[in-house]
Amino acid sequence: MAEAKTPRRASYHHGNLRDTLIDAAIQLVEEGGPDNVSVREAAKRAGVSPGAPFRHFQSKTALLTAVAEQAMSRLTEAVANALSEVDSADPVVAFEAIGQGYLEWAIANPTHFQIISSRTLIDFDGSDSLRGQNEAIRRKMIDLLTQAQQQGRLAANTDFDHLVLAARAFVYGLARMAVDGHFPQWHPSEAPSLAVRKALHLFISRMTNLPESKS
Amino acid sequence: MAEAKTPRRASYHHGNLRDTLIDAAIQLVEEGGPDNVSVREAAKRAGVSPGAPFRHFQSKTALLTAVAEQAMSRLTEAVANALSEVDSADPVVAFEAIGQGYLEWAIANPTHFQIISSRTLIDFDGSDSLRGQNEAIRRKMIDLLTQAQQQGRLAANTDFDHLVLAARAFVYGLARMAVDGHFPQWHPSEAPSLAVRKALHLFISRMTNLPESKS
DNA sequence: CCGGAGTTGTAAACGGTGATTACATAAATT
DNA sequence: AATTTATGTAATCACCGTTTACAACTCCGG
Repeated sequence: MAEAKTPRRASYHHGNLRDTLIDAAIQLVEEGGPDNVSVREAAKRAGVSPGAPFRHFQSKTALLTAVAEQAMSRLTEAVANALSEVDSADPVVAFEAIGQGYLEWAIANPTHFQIISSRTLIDFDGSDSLRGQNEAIRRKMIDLLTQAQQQGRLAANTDFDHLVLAARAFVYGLARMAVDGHFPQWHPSEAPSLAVRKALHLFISRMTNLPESKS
Repeated sequence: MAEAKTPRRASYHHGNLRDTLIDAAIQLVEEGGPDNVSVREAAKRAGVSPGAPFRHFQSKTALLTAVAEQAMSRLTEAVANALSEVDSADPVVAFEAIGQGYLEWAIANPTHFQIISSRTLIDFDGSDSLRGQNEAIRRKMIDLLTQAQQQGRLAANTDFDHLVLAARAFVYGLARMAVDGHFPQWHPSEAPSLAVRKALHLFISRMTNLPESKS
């Protein structure tokens, strides 16, 4: 029994340390939130010395940014799924679907959502992936609202840009309330996710008109 | 010149270390956000040894909670001022005023707002002051919406609780967007604070009806 | 197939952090 | 005045992100 401690790798080189570190960081995030992540602990779990991670990530921020990129991909996927599952030509219905998909994912993955939306833990502006995916979701949302406007579903005097801002703020606010723990005790009988769904519906129904009936 | 370094105090005891530490922490928050605060640096600025703060605060969290309590008082004051400056019996107008006061303060004091709304930096639930003031603002808001409802300013089929949730989420979302830096480049010509004001007005005008004309 | 060059790991260290402990001193109380 | 209590210091602990000098492996041109 010369080797009591499990040698996590046979050779001097790890082989796939970068991905292993990201996985370890993800695990740490899920265990105790963003604050629970330390480069040293991630290194330990990867079976590697404390300095090794810095061969693959310039800083802790860079590591967390990689975690954020993965999380953002899952968010994008969740939103795309929500959109594909609602087969309606109605842009307002589609808009509600992506809002709901977004919120559902945020509530189901609060710690990851915290990382994604942080501008101090990660280098958002420095990641083409993050900016791109974020922009893609935002553009999709604007597309749908534009369609709604063209179909006369918005009140005539509605300033479009401020409506977009309002919609973003509303969804973001609900997500952050849930994630930040601002949902103390809602009605005992109603789950927060249901309340969020209803609030979203209320918002959208007040911001839009009923579809024009076809002649 | 036996005393080159300015002795910040004449006696062994500081006299008012607790408040001095809070002030130092506030200064650090304003200089570089919540992450810029360290107990040691606060102690250094108070002219005291690194261990001294722990005679007055059980933990760093406790120190930041004290900072949050002060900040929350200023927020409450700002909201109260906004409310008093609008002398209208219309509950919807009053509601918009407190929303605006809240948002204005958050945008003007982003780092303090970050601390107030965090549940990891501070012990929100453990502070009667924080919970009380938060509850007071929320109750005031609910009061105004209740009045609005009694005056028939809400659509008949509006679920009241979800309207409250929607309003909270909307205002909180705008505040956090600003504070978290999710306001990249708005229209070059329109300041974010103005955009926020307009979005708030849009939200409220869609959620409420025009006042009933008398007779 | 060999030998240098580049890659990726280690070990050790630096300065910083929150927090605790044993001890010293000033203030308050009896 | 004596003693208890409050409040400071000094030293120390464990942890952190990051850097540096060095060692081991991989890979590629001769």
